[in-house]
Amino acid sequence: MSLEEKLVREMRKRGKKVTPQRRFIFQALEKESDHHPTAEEILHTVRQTLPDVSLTTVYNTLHNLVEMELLREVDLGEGMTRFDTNTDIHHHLLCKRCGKLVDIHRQFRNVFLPPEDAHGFIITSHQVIFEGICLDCQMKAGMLKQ
Amino acid sequence: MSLEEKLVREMRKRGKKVTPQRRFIFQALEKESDHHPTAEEILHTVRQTLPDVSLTTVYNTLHNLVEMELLREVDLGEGMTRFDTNTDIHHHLLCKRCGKLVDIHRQFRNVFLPPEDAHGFIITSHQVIFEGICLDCQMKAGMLKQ
DNA sequence: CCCCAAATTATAATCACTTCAAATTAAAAC
DNA sequence: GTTTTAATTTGAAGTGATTATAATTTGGGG
Ligand SMILES: [Mn+2]
Ligand SMILES: [Mn+2]
Ligand SMILES: [Zn+2]
Ligand SMILES: [Zn+2]
Repeated sequence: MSLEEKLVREMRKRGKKVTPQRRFIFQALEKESDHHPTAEEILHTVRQTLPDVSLTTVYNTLHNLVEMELLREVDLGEGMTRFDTNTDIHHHLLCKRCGKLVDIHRQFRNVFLPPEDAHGFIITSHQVIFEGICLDCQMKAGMLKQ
Repeated sequence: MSLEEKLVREMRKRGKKVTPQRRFIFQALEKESDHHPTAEEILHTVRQTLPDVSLTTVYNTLHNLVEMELLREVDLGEGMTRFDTNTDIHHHLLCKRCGKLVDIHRQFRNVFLPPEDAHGFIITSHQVIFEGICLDCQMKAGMLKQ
C-alpha cells in the first residue's frame, strides 16, 4: 500500500475529507520521504501539478497528519521545521555545513534516565542527534586525504 | 572566579572591548545560568540596571560568546534559541507543556556511531534530548496519584 | 587627551509560520 | 441527481524571533 493510500484511508477513518490538495500533498510526502522535507519543499512539489495550492493548506495538512501521529516534526534549530514520514523510533545525523539530515536506525539501549535523574518528569520520548560534516561537504572543503 | 570575570578575561585576551553593556550581559548570564535563558530574558535582566541596552547588543554579545565557544546555543524547536553557559558535554530534559529545560549530566557510553552507520560523516558531537512532563505540569493537570 | 576601529543603537527588513474571514467544496442526506 | 452544510481552501494581513543597515558613541592604545 502506498503512503498516499494509507493516508487517504486514515483520513476517511477519522471522517476527514479527501481533497485533491491533500492527495497531492500525500504524494509529495511520499516522493520526498528520503530527505525530511520542509513545508516549502512540499509546497514546491505539489505546485508542479496543482499550481494554486496555498502554503496555508500545506501547513494545515501537515499539522493534521502530525496530530494523527502519521507524521513527525523534526526541528534541529535550523530555523524551519522538517517533516518525517518515518514515525518509527529512530535517530538523526545532521551535516552542520549543508543541513543534510540522515536517519540512524541503530538502537541505543543505554539511553535511559533512571528515576533519580529524571527530576520527577514523566518521560515520553527521547532522541539522539549526531552532528558532523557529510561526505559532499568534506569533498568541497578539500578535507579528504588521498 | 565568577563567570563575569572569566568572560571579561577572555574578551581582553582576544582584544575585544569590555563595555558596560557586555559586563551586565555577563552578569545576567551568570544570574540566569540555571535556566537556559533566551536573548529576551537576558535583555530584560540587563535592563533592570541598564535600561537603554538594545536587543541587538544582547544578540551581538551572545553570538560573540558562542563563536568563542564560551556559550552554547540550545535549540529544541520552541521557536527561540536558548543559551547555555555550561559548555561541558551534557544532555537535556525538556517539558513539552511548559518548556522547562533541565540539564542531564549522566553519560551515555553506548551512544556512538560506528563507521558503517556514519554515512561517511565526520562526527563532531552528539546530544540526547529527553522529552516529557515536569512535576509542576503533572500537578496542574491533576496527574499525580496519591 | 586624541584618535579610530570596534561597539552600540534605532530602525527597518526578513523569514517561517499563524490567524482570519470570505469563498469553495466533499460527501452525507434526501 | 440535487440540496445542504460543515469542513476545507485561500490570499491577505499579522506575529515573533532574529538579522541587516547605517549613523552615533566609546574603550583603550599611543
Ligand atoms: Mn528521520
Ligand atoms: Mn544545559
Ligand atoms: Zn554537508
Ligand atoms: Zn512543565
